[in-house]
Amino acid sequence: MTESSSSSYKSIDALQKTLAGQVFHYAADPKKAAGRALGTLVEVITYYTLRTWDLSDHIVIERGVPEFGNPKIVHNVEFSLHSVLAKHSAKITPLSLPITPKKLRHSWPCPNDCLLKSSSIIGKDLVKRNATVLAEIDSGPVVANIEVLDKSACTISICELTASPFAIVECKRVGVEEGTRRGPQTIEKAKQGSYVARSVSSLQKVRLRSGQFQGILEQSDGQFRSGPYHELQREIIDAASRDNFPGFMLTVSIVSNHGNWFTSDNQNKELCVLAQSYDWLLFLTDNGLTKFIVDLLLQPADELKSVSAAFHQSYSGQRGNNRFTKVRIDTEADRALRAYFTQYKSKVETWFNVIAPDGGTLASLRADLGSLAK
DNA sequence: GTGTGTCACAATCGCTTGTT
DNA sequence: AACAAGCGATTGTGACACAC
Repeated sequence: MTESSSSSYKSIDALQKTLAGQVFHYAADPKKAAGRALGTLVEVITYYTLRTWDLSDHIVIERGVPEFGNPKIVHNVEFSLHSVLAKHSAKITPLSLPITPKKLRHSWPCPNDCLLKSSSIIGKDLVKRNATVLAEIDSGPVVANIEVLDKSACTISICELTASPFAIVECKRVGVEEGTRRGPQTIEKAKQGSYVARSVSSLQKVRLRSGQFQGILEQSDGQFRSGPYHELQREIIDAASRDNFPGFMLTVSIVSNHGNWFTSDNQNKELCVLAQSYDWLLFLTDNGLTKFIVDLLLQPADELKSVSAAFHQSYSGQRGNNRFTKVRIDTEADRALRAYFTQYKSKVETWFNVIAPDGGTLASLRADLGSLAK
């Protein structure tokens, strides 16, 4: 982890161009392909950060979350975090690949009429699937994660999760157009994210004449609880049990730089919209994203070569072979990434700036997610 | 007129998922 | 394993407002 290695790139845009030339030369539009991949990297960084926060049992990826009180409309979110209703462990030995939901059928109380999903947990190509949904049962999704894998055996954790998550996490990235100094207009994207953030939780936000937010919560008897939004939210997070607050959700968004979010002292409209809609808005800095790309993909140390290899194999010009996404990841690359994120945990946390709430820190976000997970 | 910035929408690409 | 559909992210374009 040397500082000099990443400082040779002046901006994330310069790095995107480097990737376009070195990796995505096969694409009709190399810069666009590089930008698309950077979006994937933001998701990967977010996923492994959540794992180092001991949340891996709770994660579901790209699941539809219904609007509060309006289940007809669902929104796919990058990551949703759910409480664990029951946890089981399965051991596959001797190891025979692929491992499918069918092979784990007897490792958890699977109902007889249960419809098992078809995606395998790990394939013959040694690409593993993070947070594989085995089935959707009445109580919610059942999710499998590989805990230990060696040549002879594989240990898998299986978690029955609540249908309703306690938090959602979204990732967004926007690039800078060629020949322009500022990024493209992202207000529509910001509005889309904002709409989702404000429609999924039972704790609703109402703007007061003063400009402050009031929190409103309908109780089981039909009466309303109301109070300053952050006070009510704090009370729910700190409560011994969430049973009294069904449908409550913490909303988190992680955005990466694009040159249009703010000037030195002035947030632009896009960022204001996001900051007031999500409970937490984190900014992945240029330095952070650059560090990840240089240290793990472009100039990897020996123990991280598998990460770089998986990345390059994924973008060879032939479709359908990606082994470097938040869902499908090369087994060795996954091992190396987890080790890296654990070893440099505090370093990685400096990659993020907290935009909202005022005075929030990554440590307090982690603590809140930890309380909600219980 | 020229230049600059704003905004919404279209085009393109790649990933995921479901089906055969 | 191969294929198609759906979707999200990035990039590109045209219309418009406004200042000089």
